[in-house]
Amino acid sequence: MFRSKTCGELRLADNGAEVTLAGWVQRIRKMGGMTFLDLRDRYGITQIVFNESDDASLCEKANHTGREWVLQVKGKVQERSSKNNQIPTGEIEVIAKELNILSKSEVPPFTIEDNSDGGDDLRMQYRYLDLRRKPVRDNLILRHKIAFETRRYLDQQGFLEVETPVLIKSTPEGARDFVVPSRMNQGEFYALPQSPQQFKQLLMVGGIDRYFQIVKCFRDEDLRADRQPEFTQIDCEMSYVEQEDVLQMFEGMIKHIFKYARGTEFTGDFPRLTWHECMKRFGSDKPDMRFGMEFVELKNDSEDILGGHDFVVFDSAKFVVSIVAEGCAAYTRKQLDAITEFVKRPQVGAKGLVYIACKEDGTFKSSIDKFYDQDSLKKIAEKCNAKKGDLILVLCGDNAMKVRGQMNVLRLEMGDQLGLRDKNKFAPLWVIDFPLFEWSEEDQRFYAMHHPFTSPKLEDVQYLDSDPGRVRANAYDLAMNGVELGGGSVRIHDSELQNKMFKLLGFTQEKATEQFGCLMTAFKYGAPPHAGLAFGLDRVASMLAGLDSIRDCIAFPKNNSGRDVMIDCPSKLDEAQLDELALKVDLKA
RNA sequence: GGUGUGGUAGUUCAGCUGGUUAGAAUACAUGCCUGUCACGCAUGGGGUCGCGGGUUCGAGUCCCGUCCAUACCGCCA
Repeated sequence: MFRSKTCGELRLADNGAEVTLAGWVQRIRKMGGMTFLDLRDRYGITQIVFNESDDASLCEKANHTGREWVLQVKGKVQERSSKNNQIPTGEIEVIAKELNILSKSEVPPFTIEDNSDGGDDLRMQYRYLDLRRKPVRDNLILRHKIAFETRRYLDQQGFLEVETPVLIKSTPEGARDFVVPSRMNQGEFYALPQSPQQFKQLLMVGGIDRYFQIVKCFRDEDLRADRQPEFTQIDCEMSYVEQEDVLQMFEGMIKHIFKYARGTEFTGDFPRLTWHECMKRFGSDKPDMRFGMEFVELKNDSEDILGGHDFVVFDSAKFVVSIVAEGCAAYTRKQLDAITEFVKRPQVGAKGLVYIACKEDGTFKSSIDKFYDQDSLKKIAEKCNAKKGDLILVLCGDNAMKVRGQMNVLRLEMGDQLGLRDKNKFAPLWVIDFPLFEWSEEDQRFYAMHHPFTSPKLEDVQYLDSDPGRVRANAYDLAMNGVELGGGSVRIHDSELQNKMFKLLGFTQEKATEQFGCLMTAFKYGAPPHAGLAFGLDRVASMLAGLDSIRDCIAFPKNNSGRDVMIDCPSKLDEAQLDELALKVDLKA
């Protein structure tokens, strides 16, 4: 045994004990005749003392070690004469009697401290050093707890964790697949799963009844702070259930995870909103419910309180929407200009921004004073429910969904500016009744909003042919703090309805058979009604840890260009490998 | 594919309208220091200013291109 104790467990009660510790050198403080050395491992930091008057050569040896050297120290636990209440082991220290150098270290490229001096780039390149830092380690510990509690809860509920294959069949629908060439079947390719969707439904047909899997999924799309090409899902499916059963089961799971992995308890049921209501009130299908600032429509198809003032911008717009930023009436011209610039950025795409400041003295100051007198502005303020001291922000345009999307970005920005997005506050929301189809302007056709196995609402089936855009799905998402943590649906288990769906989505019989033939065949042999959902484990973990990016709760993440800068991949294959796979690389110039 | 931001010591950054030998902090090395715990003090080493081109008497600074990083848009059934 290299050690008898870890660097995090010794306390005053151990006073006098002979111990052996092993770990990394965090820091050395030389005081002349004596040397303090902080020894670190996963569990904590323990101060080691070398005294010249006890053993001059041992002290000298310690003085010539350096940061990140791996040491084994034998010695005696002693109560400190001056204690450090900052760390759990701060009441004791170990008087060194023996020192073994297990491994030397070069000077690390960045300091291994809680507040490292290293930038992201460098930390990723030397991720194994970064992992020695407590903040990163704590994220991995939390992630472990989440995965562990997920398994504990689902096991208690009778779910079986079943592994599904990683080498599967490519389907052109949806996200781009990562593909793997087959050596034994030259010219043919496997795909890596975007999710185990078809397999989990086949498991239901197979009688597993309750399935889950903590599983890697792969999507060959561009990355974001919350999107990695390989990510982990908590993938679940249940038989003989309806939407309500699923929502309750997994609301229970999220509550269990928050309680046991973080100590956070939710009071009451998670609120629910239909997709339509979400879009109308927040302009998003994953609204941040930590704060209000709901949309107020000043002009739409049925209502217009803005007309008759010869203000061409509003008069020509089909849709005008506003939000109220509380207490912001005193914003300076500079601040208002900055907000205007913010919404005019191409990423947001608004043409401009109208503001109305509701001053403390009851008067109004706006960017449209030329067109609207005080009475008219008062009418607008009343419609918006704005109080004295508030600032009304208004966006307009022809496409209501587009303007709502822009207002959503502005709402989140104002929420940030006003400090309304507290990382220690969690506001869950079930978003239900998603539309079944999504119209693509580009392709002039409907696409499945979720996936083609999603079941329509029974009462909307009548519109499948006449008005597909009106059909709602038995699909649901769990949103929290403006993040989509997971989502799922009740599946179609009837082959006739499934065939109809494929037809509506523009699949020919052949195409549908080619891509989903296995599932369609399976449904001919007694498919139980089933439903499921999947959560993004990385997102759940980053939310519980209060992180902005999912990268920090992944041990070895990819960078923005999909590269692993530590092992330097992707990389080229040599000719022999390509030959074996019957592949030729043809880089277009 | 597009937009924004950034690239200067091992590291994090400053460097103004172009003008002496490119700075600070930290890290590192050496010395002093027996109760430190972000120890302190002193000394020292350390730079292809991402790369290529251009403008200029003169470029870290201005212009063009390019590469890298990052946030976002497109994309992500």
